[in-house]
Amino acid sequence: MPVSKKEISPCPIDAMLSVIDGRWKGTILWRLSNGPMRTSELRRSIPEMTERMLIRHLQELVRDGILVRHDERSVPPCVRYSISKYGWTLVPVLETICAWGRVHLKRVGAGARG
Amino acid sequence: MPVSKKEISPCPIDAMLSVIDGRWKGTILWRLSNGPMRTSELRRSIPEMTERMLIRHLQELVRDGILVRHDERSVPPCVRYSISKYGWTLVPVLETICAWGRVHLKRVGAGARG
DNA sequence: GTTTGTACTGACAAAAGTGTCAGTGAAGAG
DNA sequence: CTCTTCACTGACACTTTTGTCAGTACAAAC
Repeated sequence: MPVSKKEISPCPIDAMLSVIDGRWKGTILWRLSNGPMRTSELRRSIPEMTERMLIRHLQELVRDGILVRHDERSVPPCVRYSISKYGWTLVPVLETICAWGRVHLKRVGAGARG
Repeated sequence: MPVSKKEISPCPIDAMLSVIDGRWKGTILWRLSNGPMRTSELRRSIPEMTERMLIRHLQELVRDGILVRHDERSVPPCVRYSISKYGWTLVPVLETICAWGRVHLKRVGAGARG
């Protein structure tokens, strides 16, 4: 029976990964950890990412309670995203992940094994 | 330019996630953290997973230096997998991820938001 | 009055990941 | 002689994720 990882899995690791997994989510969170940003600012700060993907990931992160969307309800629209209180609990985890990733990149670069 | 996440990304978060990302890798690592196991033991311990996926994930984990493959070169074959010295550096990271995941599951279960 | 910028949506195509199925070779059980 | 076990491989279908493209409303700039 094919089971999508995105379904609510009872495995805590899967649950966590389903929140940050997505081609650009790590990067988005990284940018926002320096403070709130507008949609277009975020987009310009990650040029390789398309607007479509940005918005899809933002919506998922909002749905998961990690980000908050502030809409000024003005014309032209002005929307700002920031990390929620709950989202901040995720940041130290990302830092742990990042620290290991840095070591791994060095290792891969050095061509080590074992 | 479509860029696969599996390519060597200079982002440490992506680098780390590319190692543990895969439908069953977390579970496999979890099982092996209790000690080495044979291929068929692993397979039986995770019944929802197919043999094909097990082997594909094992090979990736070996390639990334996380697991070690011990082949008894006997007939019938007997292959054991264990977490490498390097792989053990990953385990505390997985524990951090797991801890957050547990909190998240509770939160999702409770239907909280914000 | 055409263009630019804002924050989106919908339809669709391409790519990546996962699952299904059949088959390998040699030994042991029945 | 057939069936099972072991650890795998290859071909292929299906699902999910990512990317592309066009289009929305409205205002200010030119």
